[in-house]
Amino acid sequence: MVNYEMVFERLYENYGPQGWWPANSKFEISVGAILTQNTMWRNVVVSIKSLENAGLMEPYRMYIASSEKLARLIRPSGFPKLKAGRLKNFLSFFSEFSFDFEGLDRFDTEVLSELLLKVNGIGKETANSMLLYIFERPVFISDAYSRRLFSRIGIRENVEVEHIIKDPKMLGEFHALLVQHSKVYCRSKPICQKCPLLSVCEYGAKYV
DNA sequence: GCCCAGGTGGGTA
DNA sequence: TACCCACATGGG
Repeated sequence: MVNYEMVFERLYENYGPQGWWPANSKFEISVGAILTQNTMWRNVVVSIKSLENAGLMEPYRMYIASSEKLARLIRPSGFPKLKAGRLKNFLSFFSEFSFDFEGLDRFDTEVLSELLLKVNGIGKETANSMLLYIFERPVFISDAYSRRLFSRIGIRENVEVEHIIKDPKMLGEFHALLVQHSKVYCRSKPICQKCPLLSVCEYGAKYV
């Protein structure tokens, strides 16, 4: 029977530690989490550099910057007007906590999650990314990749991943590994003999 | 030219 | 609840 731990181990052995989330600060993680919505990370990096160069990778500076200016700077990562608005929404929320992540850290995970989800433009995946990579809370980031992969390799048990893998460090690696693996294998490709998950497939999945 | 990317929110049935 | 769609740019 395939389980989450087996998948984690196989991926970790194959790809090694991923070192997510790549960022120079907690604030940069939150910005990246919003910018990467439905967007390739490569393009997000360009936007982040632009913000950095413009001196806006700092909460208050970004808070007082115009939406037009933000949109121009983040253009490479797509949906510029939309995401400029979302960044502003987040900053407006963040300002209520004096732009202080420590202040937010006193809330328990459930409450913090609800607070984040109230921000327009922060949905479940973005909120979970922040909870896991900024606040180091034990949450699993479910996304299109993980859902597809788990269903393909036959994990159907209705148990939350974080009930099995409880260490935020490992949950962070797990999500990163799933994304990494998907970049390599999760396309409509014919079966690949080198797929590290081949041996844990429960049934004859053609690819994972 | 076509499809997809580390989603989200709003609308309709 | 379950789909549909807009949002936009860049790369394969």
